[in-house]
Amino acid sequence: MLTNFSTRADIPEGYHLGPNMRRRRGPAFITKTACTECRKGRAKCDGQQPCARCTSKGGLKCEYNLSVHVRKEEMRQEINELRTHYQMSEKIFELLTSGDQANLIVSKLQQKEPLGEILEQLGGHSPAGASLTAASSSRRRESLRSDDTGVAQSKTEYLSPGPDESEMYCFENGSRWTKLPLGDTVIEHLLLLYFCWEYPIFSGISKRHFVRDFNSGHDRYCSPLLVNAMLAVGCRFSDQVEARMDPNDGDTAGMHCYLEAERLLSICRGERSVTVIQAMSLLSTWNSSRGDYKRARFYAGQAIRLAVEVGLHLDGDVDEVPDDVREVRNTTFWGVFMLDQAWSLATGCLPHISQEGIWTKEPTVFDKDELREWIPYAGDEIPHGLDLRQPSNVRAVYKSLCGLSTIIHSTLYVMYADTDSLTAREFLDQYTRMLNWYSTLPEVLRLGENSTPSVLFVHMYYYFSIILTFCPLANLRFLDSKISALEVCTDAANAAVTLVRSYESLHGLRRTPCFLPYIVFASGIVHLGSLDPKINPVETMTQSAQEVAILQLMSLYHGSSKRACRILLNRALRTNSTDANLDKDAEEDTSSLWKPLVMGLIWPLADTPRHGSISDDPTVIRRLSIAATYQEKLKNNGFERAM
DNA sequence: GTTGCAACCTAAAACTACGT
DNA sequence: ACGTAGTTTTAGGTTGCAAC
Repeated sequence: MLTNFSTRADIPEGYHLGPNMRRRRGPAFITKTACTECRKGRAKCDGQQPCARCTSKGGLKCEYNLSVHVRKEEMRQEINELRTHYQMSEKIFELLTSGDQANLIVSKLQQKEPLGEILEQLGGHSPAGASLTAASSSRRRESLRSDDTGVAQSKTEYLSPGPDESEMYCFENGSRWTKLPLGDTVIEHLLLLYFCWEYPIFSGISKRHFVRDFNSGHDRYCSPLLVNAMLAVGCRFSDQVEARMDPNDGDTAGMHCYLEAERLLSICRGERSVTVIQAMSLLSTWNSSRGDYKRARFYAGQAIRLAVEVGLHLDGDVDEVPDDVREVRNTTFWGVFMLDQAWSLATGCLPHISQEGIWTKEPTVFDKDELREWIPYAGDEIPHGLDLRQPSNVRAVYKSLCGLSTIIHSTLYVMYADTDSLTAREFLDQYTRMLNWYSTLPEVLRLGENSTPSVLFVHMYYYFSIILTFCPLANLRFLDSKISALEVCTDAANAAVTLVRSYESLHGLRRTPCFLPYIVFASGIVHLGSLDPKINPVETMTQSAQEVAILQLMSLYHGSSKRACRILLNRALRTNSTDANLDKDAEEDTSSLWKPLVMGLIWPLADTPRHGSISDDPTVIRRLSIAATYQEKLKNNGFERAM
């Protein structure tokens, strides 16, 4: 091998000799990519453009092909694109063979519409995604490998590949994310509960990003703080003893995880990351389930403030932000935005985002989450008799709640920015927007089409927002409209309770979204306030008994429900007995949280209150004085007193 | 100029040491 | 026993020396 080097001294720099005097090349001599001509002649190429060899050969065409590593990367991308395309094709075939909208699909295929768009227009029917087993998933991969047609597919509108379908339901090595002595199985159980029953509502979490980082151990979209907060919420849905801090006390469900999350939050004070914001919204959710609405409101407020400080509300206009990052930031912002509107609505306060606030566009990405099936998960419990598997439609739910929250946002400004200048016209315009929103709900969210907890929640939350919007005006009439605020409230309360009953018959009341007790409570208050017990004692009791019964059932798992139940009973007793033993704490609860209800129904805007004597209440005095002073103004603004 | 094959590169899989 | 991080091995590829 040393034929060209007669002595060791002849060996040029960069070469070294192996143990048996074989020539070895130093790394400096290897050109990373040789040109096509040098490759053809297996000759040394210096990597220049043109290279010395091509020049010396009289100007050969010196070209460089992509290196194998670049080509590998391209191939990986192509595999992912093919995989996505394959799954979508399968879904289309499934829909075609089921006969469901077959003609429509064929006509769209003939028009050469991309598969992704067709599926989106069809409302994101689920592929067999959720029920995919690891084996079938690997079979899919195998069949992809063996399919060597090499047909380049057009790019879909999906973002970069997330976890596989089966992996979206798999949470591995969870114990690395928490110091609590919970096993991986328990952690997975709690996370599955969270994602099944609470996740689509106000969460602000991009599941696929979270799952990917959770399983791979990366801390970009997952963190111990976020996981512990999520576990705390998951515990509210679990009956396992590990879910409780005190195994004998159901009220302590998730308390250990919550305390751990608060400890981690105190350590990372000042950290401004998406996971901190997401964790705060979960801590708010946990507190709302528990009934500590002051803390719930506090964390919701902290989350939206931090989101604005970090600039999550501005990402829609920043082109250089990668799609993945933008998606997570958008989702997070809208999650905390929705949460803030919910609490502002309940408490009758202005939201934390300014009236003309410019914020990021609603997420428009067609995400595979939409296609996944929703399967009721309850751990070891024997599943409900009905087969409730159906498309999750989480993105449709999310987008619809975003839309409704935007309307609520502007409605809150109309109502509370300057109460003196509230006009009937402005108010009814907002109401019209709400009605339009409801009438243009996507097909897949219509009642009867889909009955997942989150879809039912969309409807219930709509009626809740109607109640909370109209309640403050329950004592007024609109001069130029036949609409009665009290009637609208009562109808909305009836509809909300009917929906809760449907929820109960489909899913039971063991696992309900943490905000549900608040909706039931608002309906109960409306029923109590809208009926005069002296005139309709039986009807009053019957109506309110419905809400009390629902709240009692939920009170085993939601502390908020227990409190709400107490307040309703307290008010029901008051309306039916002059010497009822009143619960002062309950009264305080109502007046501090439920300002809109207090303003309109509980303490009516009349000189003599309808329900008992509470004229010494400072709220009433203030309202009465406002009423007297602004009687004329009311008329100018399009209202009149209803009583 | 052609071409066998050693040298080399990179990614992924398998292995190993170590801490809990 | 288990998970993690670092190391080694393996597989699949390219480069380019040197014999022909």
